Amino acid sequence: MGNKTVAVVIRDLASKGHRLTKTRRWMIEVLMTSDYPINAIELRYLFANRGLRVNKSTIYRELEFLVKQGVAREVQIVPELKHYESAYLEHHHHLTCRNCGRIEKLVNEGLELEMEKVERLAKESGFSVSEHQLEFYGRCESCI
Amino acid sequence: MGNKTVAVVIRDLASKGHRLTKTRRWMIEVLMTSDYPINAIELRYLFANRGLRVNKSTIYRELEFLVKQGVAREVQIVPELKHYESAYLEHHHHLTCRNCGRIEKLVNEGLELEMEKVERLAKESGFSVSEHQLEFYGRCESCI
DNA sequence: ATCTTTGCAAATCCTTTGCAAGGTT
DNA sequence: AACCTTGCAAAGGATTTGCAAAGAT
Repeated sequence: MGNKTVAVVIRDLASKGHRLTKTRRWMIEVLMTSDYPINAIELRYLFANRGLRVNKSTIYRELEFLVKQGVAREVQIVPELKHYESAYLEHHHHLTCRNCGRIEKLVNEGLELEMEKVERLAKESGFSVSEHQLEFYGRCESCI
Repeated sequence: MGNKTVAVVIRDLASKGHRLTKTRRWMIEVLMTSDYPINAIELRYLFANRGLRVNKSTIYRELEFLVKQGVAREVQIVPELKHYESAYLEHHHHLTCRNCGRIEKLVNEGLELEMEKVERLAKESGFSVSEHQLEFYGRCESCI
């Protein structure tokens, strides 16, 4: 889940002068404890299932806020909509099942080393890489 | 530009019974000769600048058609809209400038080898990877 | 002549925005 | 009380769809 707890993140936001609303706490909690990236629509369902009514504008605005605060991070899994995950997770990638949509986390050190190598090479040719986005797609165990 | 010429692709489509319209030829030509991935909106501008009036529905439908025919491929560069490139290009990735939007091609063999290694590993744990999507972001030479 | 492709207009879907009301400090 | 956040409704922007007209073989 990363190196910061929900409580600490909330306290840090408060100390920066941000208001701690129910929705803000919920969103931080869900994002930081989820095992996979979530999108705005899933978030609304999650909240609704818990009996929490949150307007969609609020969801989108809060996601934007959390990204700006360095709490959440945007992940491009599918082109149709944006997914978000905790920004405190160790660097990783995902395996997304094209059949059922399940998203698994993938951590691989060799890949990271190779990526850094490529980024150094890019730098030498004049391009300064700030981040990368790598996603794998295919079929998960349950979908053969 | 890949291992097939525009003429051959067009001939192959014809031999499969598909009609060869002016728009279809243009789109294939543009996609196959472009140095970087293009999106539907840029395509319309490109056509308009050449004095070619093409309806947006046609652009979207034709892109879908070309992907289905294995001529074009979808690339997720930014979450806002879809980019497309020739499907006949050698396997590669992109460096996208966050400042000016310029997209450069990046070919790196070491990276591919590492990627294959990861995909074999995934397979062992039950996930069968069919493709991956890797994009680098940062600042290009002209944008410091 | 037949069957595919196009244009047009309207519809969809995710996301954003303006503004007044409500909540937090 | 000050001002950040929310809800609501409407707007935006990319993409899709139904249908009749136009075009390719």
